[in-house]
Amino acid sequence: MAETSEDRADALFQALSDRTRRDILRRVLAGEHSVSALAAGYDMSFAAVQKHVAVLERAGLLSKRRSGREQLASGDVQAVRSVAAMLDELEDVWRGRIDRIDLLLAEEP
Amino acid sequence: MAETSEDRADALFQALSDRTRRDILRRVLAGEHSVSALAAGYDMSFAAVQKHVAVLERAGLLSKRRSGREQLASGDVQAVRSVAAMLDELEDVWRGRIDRIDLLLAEEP
DNA sequence: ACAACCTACAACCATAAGGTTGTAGTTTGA
DNA sequence: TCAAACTACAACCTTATGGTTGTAGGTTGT
Repeated sequence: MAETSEDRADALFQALSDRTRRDILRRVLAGEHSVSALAAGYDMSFAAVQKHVAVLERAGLLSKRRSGREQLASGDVQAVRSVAAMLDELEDVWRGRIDRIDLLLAEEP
Repeated sequence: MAETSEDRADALFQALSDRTRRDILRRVLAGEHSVSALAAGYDMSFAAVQKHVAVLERAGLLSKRRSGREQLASGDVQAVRSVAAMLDELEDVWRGRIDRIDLLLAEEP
């Protein structure tokens, strides 16, 4: 079960496809927050928020560090940038750059 | 049922969370393709591919135009850019710009 | 006219996703 | 020490998702 980049892309976009998770991500990008502090901001159970945090963590969009009995989550901006990079590649396809790269590669046997 | 920007974000990220759909999007960003031409490229039924195309269309990532009995799909690069813009906003949060904007807004009553 | 092609969509199935409640393990502060 | 706080996770329910097959409606070329 190789961890392909498509697997990673699946996880990243899927993690971002829920508005609660995007909101959590905004908060933890702005600064560290404990899971219960995050949970206080939403009209759902603690367990539900904890699951959302787990999804974001598995996708690599946030990481947690223990501080006493609290688990402090902070957002990983590099993961956000990696998603932006995937979109840039789509734009490149649109511009037809792939064709040019293929031509360049074909020129140097 | 107002069509909020969060609804739109949900649909966009969800549409992008499937690798087959990302691949279809790549193809239609590179150029127009009929639904059956797209379907020929995947190891699944025509109906399955047609559903993926419909998901991308509902999210606004591609549009179709009729040409005789064919339906030609082409990718919308602006929709891709709008997703990139959402990620840029997340990066802005990370840089703490929101706080500065709040300060500026607070300064002009 | 009509067979072949392209598309749309309904009905169905298995599994994943998002929510709930409940239980249990750590850590803290009095 | 021990109750309260913080977290993790299992079990369960409902709905969404991604796939299938089957049916039916336009278009085309002969």
